[in-house]
Amino acid sequence: MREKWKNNFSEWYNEIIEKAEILDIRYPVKGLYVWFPYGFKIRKHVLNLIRNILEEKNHKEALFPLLIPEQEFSKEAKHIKGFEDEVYWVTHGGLEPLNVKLALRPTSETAIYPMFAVWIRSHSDMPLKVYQIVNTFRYETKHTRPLIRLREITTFKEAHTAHASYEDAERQVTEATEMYKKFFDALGVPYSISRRPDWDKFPGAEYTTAFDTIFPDSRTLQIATVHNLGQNFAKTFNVQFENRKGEQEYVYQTCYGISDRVIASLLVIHGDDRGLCLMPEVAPIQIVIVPIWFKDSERDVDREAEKLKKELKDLRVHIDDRDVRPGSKYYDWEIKGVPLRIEIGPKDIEQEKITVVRRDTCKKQQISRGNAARKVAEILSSISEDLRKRAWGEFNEHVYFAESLGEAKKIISEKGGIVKVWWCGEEACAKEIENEATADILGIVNESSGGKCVRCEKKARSMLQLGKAY
RNA sequence: GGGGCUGUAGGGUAGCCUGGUCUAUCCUUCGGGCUUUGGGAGCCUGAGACCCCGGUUCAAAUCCGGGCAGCCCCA
Repeated sequence: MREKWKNNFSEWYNEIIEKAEILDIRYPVKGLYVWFPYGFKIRKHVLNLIRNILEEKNHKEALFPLLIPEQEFSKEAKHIKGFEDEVYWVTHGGLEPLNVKLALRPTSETAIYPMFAVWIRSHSDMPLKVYQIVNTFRYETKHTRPLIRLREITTFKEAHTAHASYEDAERQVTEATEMYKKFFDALGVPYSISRRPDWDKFPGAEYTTAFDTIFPDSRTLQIATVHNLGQNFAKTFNVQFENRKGEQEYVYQTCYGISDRVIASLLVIHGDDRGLCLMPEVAPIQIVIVPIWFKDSERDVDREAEKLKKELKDLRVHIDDRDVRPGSKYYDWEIKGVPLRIEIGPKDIEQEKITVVRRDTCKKQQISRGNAARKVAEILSSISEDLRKRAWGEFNEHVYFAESLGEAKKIISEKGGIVKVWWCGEEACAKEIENEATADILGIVNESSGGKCVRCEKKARSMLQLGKAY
């Protein structure tokens, strides 16, 4: 059931992205893809989910321009340094060279914060919490991949906040982390949270926290980041406020974002050899009804299907009335991951039942027609729950602890996943560990009961999480 | 960053090495028709392709150069 999904993941992924009509990968520019309507619907439901979570915590949606003038973009030295290799520049208007080059945002700090400087006057303007859902551009030179490594990120959900104190910004980081947990939990996507090492944090940030998940090929994928920006950007963009004492002070900022990768992860995590298995929460079609026609009973079957659809009006139901054989429809909807299929044929009608097939287990059962609506809703929620449970189970099986560097290396090469090792806190040791284990450092987690650094054997202060990252 | 490989209908391919009956193969897909429908039915009929630019040649899908796009391996 999950042989190809696991053992031939790359092939599975490319095939499913296209066959399930998520993205059309034939667009003739490297790293840019087209959203099919079906995939776009999934995207829409995911966006609704994150919108609701953000709005619940008083974030206001706004929209900032795609183009950023070079002066603004270049103000923050570390920031520009972090992105200089991967920025697209608009250099001409028609045939005229532009006086000021315009960057296609690789991220929006430098578009947003000059406006924050205008908007914020006093402590009563804060906390200021805005977000936007936009496309961003990065000139990726190597291996682009649909939804995973893109030149145009089409769905960057970025939030930016400003606060009157460092403590308040810290609280915001916690709130952001909690919101993202809730979001990924709703999607049944498991994650591990850790702090990025200092030398590898978001350019311009005080520190960065990252969410990582594990793919079927045992590689890890970073799916969200939360940054505490301190006053770094505030100083650069002169974002000041009058504090309670009547003095001018720089604001304290945070920002956090989730890219298209969340879609990739939710498609991948729950998939199997037959295709997708969508969480009912985000499935464009939650239930597909396949009428089973025989010569004399077509009318009855169609009438019954329509009637059932009306009863299920709170759910997203589709009747597949195409003139092809039922088996062929089953395959189609399994690839597309519709969580529940209902078959209605003459036998069902005769017995006052319907036949239902769960996508996650592919088990077929008959339920009574009478309380179908209630029963179907129950099955859908148990699908959500089971998918979530299975995903976390698999995730936890791929998180390891290694006593030594050698062991870490062995696990990374043989099993993949996430490997935790004790670490003294020295950058030199971390780099060496990364090299030796042939893995990437995903982040640092604090653990109280200290062991010894796997490299220098000094007392460890925390643990490194290692993995082969996408 | 370094190296290797590939590009033929919507998808997958044969042909390329050895240029010419290529009017380009087969499977799938798609349209029309008949028939059928509880796990990808069948038959008839039709549609659809040599990545782009340049070069060599009497002649290029085939050989050469460049561009674009994709895949794989190593760091």
